[in-house]
Amino acid sequence: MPKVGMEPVRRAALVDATIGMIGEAGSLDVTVGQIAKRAGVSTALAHHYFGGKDQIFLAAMRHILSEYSAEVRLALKSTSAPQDRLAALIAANFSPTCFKPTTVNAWLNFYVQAQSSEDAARLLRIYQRRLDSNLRHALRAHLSDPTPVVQALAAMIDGVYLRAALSRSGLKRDAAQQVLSAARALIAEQKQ
Amino acid sequence: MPKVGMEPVRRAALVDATIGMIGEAGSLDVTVGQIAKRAGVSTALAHHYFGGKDQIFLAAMRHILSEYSAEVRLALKSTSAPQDRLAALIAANFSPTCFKPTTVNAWLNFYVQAQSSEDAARLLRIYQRRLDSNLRHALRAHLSDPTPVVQALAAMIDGVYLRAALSRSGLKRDAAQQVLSAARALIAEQKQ
Amino acid sequence: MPKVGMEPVRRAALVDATIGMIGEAGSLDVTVGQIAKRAGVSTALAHHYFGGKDQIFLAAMRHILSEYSAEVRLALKSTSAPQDRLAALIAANFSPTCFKPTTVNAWLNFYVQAQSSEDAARLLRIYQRRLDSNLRHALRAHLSDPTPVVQALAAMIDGVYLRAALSRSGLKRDAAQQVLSAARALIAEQKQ
Amino acid sequence: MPKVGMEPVRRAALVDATIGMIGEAGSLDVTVGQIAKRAGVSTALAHHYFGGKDQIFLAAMRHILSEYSAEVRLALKSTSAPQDRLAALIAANFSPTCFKPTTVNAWLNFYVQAQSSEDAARLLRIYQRRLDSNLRHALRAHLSDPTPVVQALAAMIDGVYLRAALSRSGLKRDAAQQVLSAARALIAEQKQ
DNA sequence: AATGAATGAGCCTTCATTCAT
DNA sequence: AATGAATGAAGGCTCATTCAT
Repeated sequence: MPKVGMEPVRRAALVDATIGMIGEAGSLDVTVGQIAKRAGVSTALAHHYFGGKDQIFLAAMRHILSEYSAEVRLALKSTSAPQDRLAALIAANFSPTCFKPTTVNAWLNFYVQAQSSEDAARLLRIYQRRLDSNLRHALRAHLSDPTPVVQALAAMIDGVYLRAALSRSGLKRDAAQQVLSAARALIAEQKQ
Repeated sequence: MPKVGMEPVRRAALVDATIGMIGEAGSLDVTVGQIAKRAGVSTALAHHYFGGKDQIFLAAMRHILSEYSAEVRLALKSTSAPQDRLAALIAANFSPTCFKPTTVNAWLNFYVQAQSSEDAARLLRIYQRRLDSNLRHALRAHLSDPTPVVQALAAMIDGVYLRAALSRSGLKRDAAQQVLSAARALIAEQKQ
Repeated sequence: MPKVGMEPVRRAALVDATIGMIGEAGSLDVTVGQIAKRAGVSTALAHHYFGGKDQIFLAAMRHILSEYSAEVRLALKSTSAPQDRLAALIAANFSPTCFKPTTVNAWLNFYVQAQSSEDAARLLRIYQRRLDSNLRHALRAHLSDPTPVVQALAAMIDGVYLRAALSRSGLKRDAAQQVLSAARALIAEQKQ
Repeated sequence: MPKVGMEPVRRAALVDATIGMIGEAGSLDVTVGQIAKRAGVSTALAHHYFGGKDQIFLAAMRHILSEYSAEVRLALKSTSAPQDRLAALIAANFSPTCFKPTTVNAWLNFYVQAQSSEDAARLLRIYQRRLDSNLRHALRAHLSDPTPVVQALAAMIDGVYLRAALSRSGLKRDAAQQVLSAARALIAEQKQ
């Protein structure tokens, strides 16, 4: 018995199911059928709402990205002192929300999808630019020319994610600390 | 026109074709048929020599890994002064051989495969451990407790790879320089 | 032009097609494609409803077995006098329904499949036990210890089927008569 | 290092391997590769000597048939009294040589193959005619018109084989006894 | 709003068979 | 005498996608 106003509910359920499924499977080799079943709907409905498999994936990516953005925005907003921004930013990047194994896993898979899907690549570039710009902004409080440190830190953050995806177990809670102290070292050196 | 002693030739051709194909496609969604055609043989032969698709992929991974190892070993062997080791190691990690777009791409895909294949995960862990141990060894010339720097650098190297895979264009020739100067900063800071 | 409630229709069509196909081909070397085409559906649908080739075969076996059972049950039910039961049972075993060349052929092939499929073997054992028990029951009207006659008759019935499968032509209409008179001879001898 | 005069050796090895393989697998779904490996030769050689898979099967059938014939001939030759012939014939049919599980199994499979291969059917008909004729000959010592008994006994013998193939376990040593006493009953009845 | 029904296309894999050596 | 090399053809199975209801 279909009810009205179900569309947003179904969409959300499907996006959640997609991320969860990718996380569990560890790859994008996930069928629309699996996703639909996990969301409790038929495959036909999944197609009806999203148009196709690729678009389901994109919607999932957008969801992850927007969650990430919200987390970062929140962290920066609640930070008054400019010199605390860097710590807050790094902490946000490793917040439990973003660092869930299943999410990290999906993230990694989207990196792969970006190799063959321009849409996916665009989304990832948005994320990267945003991270760079956030880092740059946070580093301005410490350095006049933050560029090299920005690049080093951005790479490090992504690298930690990558390693986290592989060593399913750890997900080291102290990842943020490590990156932060590396950041401080880079800043100190650059200052001289 | 069958000739004897073709097995190693075919195996190599198939491994090459696999890496190339994955690199071009940007994903593991590559069919045995495509690989075989690129190698100039039938799909049946590919199965005959490797036993199945997964094993073809594993063989390709092993090949990349062994090429990488050779590159690093060579770099370290031809370095006499201990304090030069770090620079040599980093340079080797970004040598053209390892940093070929197609190779980086395949590499990234293997990270994904490692999520669902224990064999692939094992190979990647070997690589990671080797990188860590090489870094540790190279850093001993500069630091008494290299652990935190090792982890930061390893993450950075992987992160640079990740970003390189995404921005197909650049593959920045100066990646090695960037990592090296970050390494120096971390060492300097740690020394104090 | 999909309609709802087609599942039982398709299942039946596929089972029929399977039996017919096996009968015509004379072996289990029948492809799902052939079966599906004969049933007027796609191979995908066949897999969708049955799960796989083996299960299609099993369903066909079950169908044959249940048709056989129905035939026998009907024959026994419409027989009032206990001493007529044997004749009715033997007649049912050679009724046109059970003795269709194509059915006999499929039957024989299932015997072969039973060598390698425990599921098939189980079904055949059910049939054998049922035949034995029916014979035993029918013979009680004539003998106090029917066991040896049961075994002889069961073997004979199966043997006649086997020969019928080979000599495609005959299928001797008088098979029932022959078995029945042999049965009488065995009974007479046993009585003494 | 090829040696001369190997042909008969290889042929025999291949025929043996075929029968054994069919017996173990319980079906004709046996690959030339399996047979060849079991015989210790290459698949190419199997084709070289026999021309193709079907002919390998036929050769195996012929081998079984000739073993069976030899067994029967021997049994009859060493029987002087005409009235003992029937017992000897039945005993021969259930001799260990013919009643090996693996042989019975292969036999059953050949019945199936006969449905689609005229060559196989011809061989089986030869066996059947020979069995009929042997029975008829043996029964002449007891009956003037042996036809109905011949048919009943032939069916019974085949039926016992069939059941033996199914119940891998027993292969009842007393099968011969059962058939023999049934035969006596049929003879006695017919005489009256 | 939602789904059961259905399929075409494609992939992995197997195998009998051939051929040059 | 014997085999390694190689393949074409085919089969089982999966899956994204469509359509009528």
